[in-house]
Amino acid sequence: MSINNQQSCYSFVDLSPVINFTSCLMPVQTKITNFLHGDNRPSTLNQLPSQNNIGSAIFDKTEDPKINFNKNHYFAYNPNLYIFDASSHHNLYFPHNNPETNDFSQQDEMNHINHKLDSVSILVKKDISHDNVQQQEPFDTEQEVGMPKYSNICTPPTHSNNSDLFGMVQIQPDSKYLQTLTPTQKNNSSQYSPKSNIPTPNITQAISSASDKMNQCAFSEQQQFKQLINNNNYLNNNPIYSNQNAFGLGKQEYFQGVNNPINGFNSSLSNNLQNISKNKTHENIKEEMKKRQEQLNQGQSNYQQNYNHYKINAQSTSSINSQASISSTSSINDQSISNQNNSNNNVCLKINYPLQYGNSNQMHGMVVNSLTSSLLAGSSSHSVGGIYTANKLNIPISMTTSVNNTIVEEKERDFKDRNQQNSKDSNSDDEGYDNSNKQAVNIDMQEFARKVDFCKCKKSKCLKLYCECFLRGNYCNDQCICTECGNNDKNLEEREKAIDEAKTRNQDAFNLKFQITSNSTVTHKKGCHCKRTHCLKKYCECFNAGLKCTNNCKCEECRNTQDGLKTMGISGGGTSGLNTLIKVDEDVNSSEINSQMLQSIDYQLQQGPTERKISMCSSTGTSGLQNRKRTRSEVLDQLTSKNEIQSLQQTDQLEPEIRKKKNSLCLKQNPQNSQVNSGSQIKIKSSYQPNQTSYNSFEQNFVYPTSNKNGANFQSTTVFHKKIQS
DNA sequence: GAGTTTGAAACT
DNA sequence: CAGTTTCAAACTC
Repeated sequence: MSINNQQSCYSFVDLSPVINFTSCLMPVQTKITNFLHGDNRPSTLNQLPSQNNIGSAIFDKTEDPKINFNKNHYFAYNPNLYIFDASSHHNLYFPHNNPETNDFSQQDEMNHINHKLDSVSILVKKDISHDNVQQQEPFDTEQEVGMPKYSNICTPPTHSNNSDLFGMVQIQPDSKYLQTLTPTQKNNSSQYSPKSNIPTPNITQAISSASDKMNQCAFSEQQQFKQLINNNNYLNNNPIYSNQNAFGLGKQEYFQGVNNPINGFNSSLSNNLQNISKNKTHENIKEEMKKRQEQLNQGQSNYQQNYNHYKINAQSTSSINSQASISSTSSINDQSISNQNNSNNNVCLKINYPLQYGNSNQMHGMVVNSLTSSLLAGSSSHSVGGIYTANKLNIPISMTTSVNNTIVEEKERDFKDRNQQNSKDSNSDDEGYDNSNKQAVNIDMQEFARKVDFCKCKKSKCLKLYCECFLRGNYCNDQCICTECGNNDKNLEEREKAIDEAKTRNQDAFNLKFQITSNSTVTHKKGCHCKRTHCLKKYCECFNAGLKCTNNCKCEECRNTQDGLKTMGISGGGTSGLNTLIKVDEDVNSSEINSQMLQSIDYQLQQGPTERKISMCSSTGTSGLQNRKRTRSEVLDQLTSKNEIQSLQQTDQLEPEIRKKKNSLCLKQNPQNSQVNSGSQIKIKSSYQPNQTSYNSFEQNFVYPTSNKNGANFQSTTVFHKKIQS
């Protein structure tokens, strides 16, 4: 039972402008970025890539030793990614270079990447669409053993009514551009030749084309899904779904072997739980758990024997952890690389790269304003594009999660020297961003803060700081309806005097009241003194600026604090993106988070001064810790006292207690998820205009193996939903 | 649109 | 520095 994949929509797109966001290519990306924009940029590189001109970037390893990756600089194996040399059509990276063995060794990769790289291009495939009906997707031929092609293991979006899913573009190799290599060819990258001429990339056209095709086939595929489900009781037979929860437990248990179909479903966790619940004594519980553990071990053993070719580069699913982030962050630990040499069939490469991109205050997904927000150099993190925050200062609350002092200084200098920094902002696509090789964001705080249009002063003659025009250093203008205005060029003497007086009273009278702290957050310098409004009205200068009150404030009964808020952001693995403040209460669930996230995203999108055409989600990485629900066994383990369990049993409270604790979230280590997820993907939505679109659902998680042969990478994907507004 | 509330700025 | 007044915006009706 398989779906005809021939309907999949491929199109070829040059995504090199956004390779900066491809977390899958972390080291390569960094190399490229540094190469193109770094201090050691070779003189031969006379033209930087741009939205319309990527191919001209000369990228020749022979002239830049930095591009010679040493053995510790592998880039991640990624079956979805396909890089080729656009000028010579030499394929540089063959995810499936040998279909017979699926062998893709590190050396292969090295050979490829060391090959002359004139430009980087990526093939994208538009993913299938989904409607808002809970749907399950089929096994394909190879997945009849139980590996789903796709599995949605997350709660369905809460705002899915009347929405249609963004078509997602998934980077995948197109087989027609791939070739099977002979051993000779493998050993000599210069002999590579393309199967066919690769068309000139045109991202707009390609995405548009992919979108059209996608729409054409989506309905058909969905019909097939539904039919499949109806005919085959798909849900019940899918080991993934049998124990699914929103945190990937099903997946986890499956790969522990518990639900491995090799062992039969009798060993499934659910059955074990049923057995456990029927046996009320502590001893029986222990015994059952021991049995279960044995089964699990056996299943795991069987699994390893029979599925050795699967490298479970499982990615932790998007989750909400204690820091209220929606996403796992990329992190590489020792476990991540422990298996890298275990199998030739698995290319679980070590990524020797500082994947310390933050502190989990990230979530999947990123909104970029344009593909041209590309290739900003960043030493420790990816640059981000299209950051539009909800605070009125329009300052990215947290540009990256690994901002260092240098960057902060850059930002501060930016707004201090606002008049000296504006040349590159004329390009609307790059508005607000320094396009130089500095990472600093060229957010002109002062300029923005001076944006008020007019005043209505009656008694101050507009020569007191009461007048916002005056306060912001502006003359009053045509729109002002002030009385006896002295704040104009016909009253310079008195105005200067007023300015001096104001400065005498307060040296910083005309300076921006806000600052960027070392946390890369924006705060009010002096703080507010609100008494009655809990700092939740615009009377409060902090609140009015969209900022939280701080210790600098002397307000009373303040509710505008960080306590009730946690920073959340958008990221793919390693990427940093839109960070915003989301109110997070205790025991908040993902739906609520999503809802608030959505609102914020929606708002921020609306605030965006430019028309963004592309939304992009990237995901990768895995983390040792993730938040999931406790298992029953874990709950029982916590009830260590036999008396305690018996006591609960006698009052019929055991089951409720277990249910209660089982449903509570906790950080749990999922060992399988600790491996490096080397694969990744970029999801690119075809063009949209945020002015006409609001997002009524933000996050949905799909986890699916991106390769059904080897190096099966499980990916979680953030999916945007949009609501078409008529 | 009129009246009230608010907290920063101005003043004492 | 502390208390009071002024002020224009925020807010309410």
